[in-house]
Amino acid sequence: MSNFALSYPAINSIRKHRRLPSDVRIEQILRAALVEFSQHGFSSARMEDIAQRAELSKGGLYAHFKSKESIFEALLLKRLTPSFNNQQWVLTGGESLNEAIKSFIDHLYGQLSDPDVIATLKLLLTESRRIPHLVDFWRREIIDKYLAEQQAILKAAANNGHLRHSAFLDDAALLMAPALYGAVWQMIFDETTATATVDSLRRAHMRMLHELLVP
Amino acid sequence: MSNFALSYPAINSIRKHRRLPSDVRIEQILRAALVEFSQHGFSSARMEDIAQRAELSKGGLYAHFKSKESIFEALLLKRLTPSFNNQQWVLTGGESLNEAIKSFIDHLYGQLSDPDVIATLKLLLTESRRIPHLVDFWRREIIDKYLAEQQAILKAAANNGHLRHSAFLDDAALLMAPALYGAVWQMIFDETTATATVDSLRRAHMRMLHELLVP
Amino acid sequence: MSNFALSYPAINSIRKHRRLPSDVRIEQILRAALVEFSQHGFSSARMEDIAQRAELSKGGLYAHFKSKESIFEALLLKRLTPSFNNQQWVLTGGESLNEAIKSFIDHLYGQLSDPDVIATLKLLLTESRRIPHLVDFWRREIIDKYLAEQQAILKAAANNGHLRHSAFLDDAALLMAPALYGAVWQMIFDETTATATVDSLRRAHMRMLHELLVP
Amino acid sequence: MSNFALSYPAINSIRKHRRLPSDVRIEQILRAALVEFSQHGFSSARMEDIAQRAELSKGGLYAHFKSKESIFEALLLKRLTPSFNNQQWVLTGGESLNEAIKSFIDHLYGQLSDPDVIATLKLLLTESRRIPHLVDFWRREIIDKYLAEQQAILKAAANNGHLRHSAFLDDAALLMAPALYGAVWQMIFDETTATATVDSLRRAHMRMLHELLVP
DNA sequence: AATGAATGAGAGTTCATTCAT
DNA sequence: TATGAATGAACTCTCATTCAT
Repeated sequence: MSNFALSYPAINSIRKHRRLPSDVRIEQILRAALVEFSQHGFSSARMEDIAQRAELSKGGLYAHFKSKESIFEALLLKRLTPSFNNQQWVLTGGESLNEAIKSFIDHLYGQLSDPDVIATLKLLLTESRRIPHLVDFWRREIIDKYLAEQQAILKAAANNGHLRHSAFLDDAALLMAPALYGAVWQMIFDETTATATVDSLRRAHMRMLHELLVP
Repeated sequence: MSNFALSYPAINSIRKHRRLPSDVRIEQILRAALVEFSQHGFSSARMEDIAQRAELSKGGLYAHFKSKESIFEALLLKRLTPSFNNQQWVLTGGESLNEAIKSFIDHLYGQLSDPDVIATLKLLLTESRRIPHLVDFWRREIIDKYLAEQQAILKAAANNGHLRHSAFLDDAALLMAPALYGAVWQMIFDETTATATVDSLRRAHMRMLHELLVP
Repeated sequence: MSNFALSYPAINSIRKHRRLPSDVRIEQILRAALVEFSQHGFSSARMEDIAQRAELSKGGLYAHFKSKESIFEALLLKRLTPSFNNQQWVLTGGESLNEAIKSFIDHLYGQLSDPDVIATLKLLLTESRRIPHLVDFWRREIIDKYLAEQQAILKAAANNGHLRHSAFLDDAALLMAPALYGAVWQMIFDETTATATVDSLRRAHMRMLHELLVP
Repeated sequence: MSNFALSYPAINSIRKHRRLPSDVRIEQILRAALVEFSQHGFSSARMEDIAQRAELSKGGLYAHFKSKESIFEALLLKRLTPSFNNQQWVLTGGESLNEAIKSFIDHLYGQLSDPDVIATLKLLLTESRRIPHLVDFWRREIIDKYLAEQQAILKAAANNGHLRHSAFLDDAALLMAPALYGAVWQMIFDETTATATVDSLRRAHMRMLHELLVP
């Protein structure tokens, strides 16, 4: 079981008390929590399982979080706050529209293929009632601002004649709707099925943007 | 709750043994279950609450279903099987494209405003792991067939010159993606917020279809 | 199941209300109860199963017995009262000791091979606490009297020189102890195992009686 | 119930979390389980009562056993495995037959007066269906071996002329049958009644062994 | 900071019994 | 009499949380 032969200070291998820096533990716990919560939902997820996945004992969780609920909040706070604004789709004068569309699609579907993003989105759907303040914050500060920004960029570009005055200018959500469709598919279906759907969608999505955006 | 105004013999309201035909009770139970399951998720939903909502004792549920799980399955079996194919969007030669688009959008967003549809969809997202056989059936027999049918209709119409050869011909899911976006919004946000988003989306969605479909 | 094919009015086969004379029903129920009780014990036996075995509905039982307990009592009352005294081992002057011993053993082990007797005995062991009055009655009126009678017969025969003054004269229970041993084996072990033990026991038992009884 | 007189530090009696080493608790639980199971049978015994008797909360049981069934199995495994072979009746050349018989009877009826042995035996009768593997093991490894050993000893002694070639040589079970009869009586009847029967039986039993064994 | 035995408040389920039909 | 839907109490088991170590 333990490999005494290899590790010199053999005592270390035995002790169960593995004391870690708090922030490292918290990171471990939240990672574990994301998996368990998104796999089973908030109330079906068991502290026992989260603990095990974080390589900790059940009681040990309570040294870092005061309750299951507080783990959940910390998790969504972390994952909802700094995500989408990493890099956005910006039309600069220099690059061609084709390249811009491609980079947008790449970015969008790149997010989609990140299991953590899907998992977070699923939690949001399932458990949004549990964290209304966070959901509200997320919508106002992240989503709405992102969409408004997108819309402004699109309108400016359209006014400059770089792209057509299309329906996308009315509601930038249209731009991303197919990608969300793909995300939903990934939540519901197994990987093979979902991947096929997403691939087809991605190609059609790109073609649609071309049709609607080229001036 | 009890409607004294309608039912004359008030004595009925008092007696505890309210015996109902099995199929009526089953209907009641499933109606109650849809509300409770979609509101709290499978495992947080309590048999006690389902029973109360179905005006029954907790134990009484077990005269009709052998377990919580079996209620869940019966519910999704019922709601997944005969739903979407009620009436679909068909382009007949006679009607104009404008009217066809309008009727499609009306139908799509009409479904969206039905809380039962949203509730079912939410359950599907949340708990699909619980009923893989049903989910599989639903995708193959309902969704895929519907999409294929749509695509065939669109292609025929395009070949006849009634509409443009657009990206929609590549993947009919594009047609409905914005509506699903709206559905997801309804699952996450409160009614006021969601309604505003959906309304905006609906108008932009219709305009988008026009732009992409008129020949 | 029912053999209506033979009786003319075929409509009878359909109706569920099969009204039977009360005593026949009671007989059916007690027969079913003996099986279920001795197989699962009093509290694990289910009214549902007793009813089914008696070809009756659960509620129907209550037309004949007011409770589970009362079925149990009726069952043991019936089976404890008139049983053992059917025919006993009596040494008449005419028959030889060998024949008497053989007939005794045959009778004893004949009872043992009756599953109903084993079942009743098992119930007695398991659930005697539930029916102290019956158990008491059974011991005083059936068992003690039978043993006393046996002892009297043995003593008389010994005094007449027909058999030896053995330990059996001190306690007639010794006579039957090996058979009870066999009965216990039948309660605990499967049929094959028990039968082998009982057969061996029976032969040794008979030989023992010869050794101890022949003058 | 609580023994203030004996345990000095009364504070111990108050605190709720009385943490014990796992093996001690398991011992306590099994002791409690034997009482409850043999008193009420497996299915009538309540986890609540077992817990209370083991001075533990209901849920606490599940830290040590995963189910009621597993407590039952552990109990019978423990009680069936190492019991009978403590000390057996061995005829050595040195001691007289009278002394050997006396020590055998003492040992046999000594076991009989141990309530735990009676309780286990009762459980075996009542619930043997629940643990066929254990019952099978017990018969093959404990009972059959013990009987075979007894028989071998008897035969050797008979060949040496130390005792008579009696029916006991055919089946050593005959030796113990009256004691089992006594055990059965203790299961069925109240203590006073049973004790009287057992005492009588014991004397007759000893006399019977003398009659059959002295060469 | 960490463990895991222990608690206690439910949860789902079973089932003897009742009662409208 | 008979049925089976319905009740309600009791049961086993689960699990977030606490606490002695």
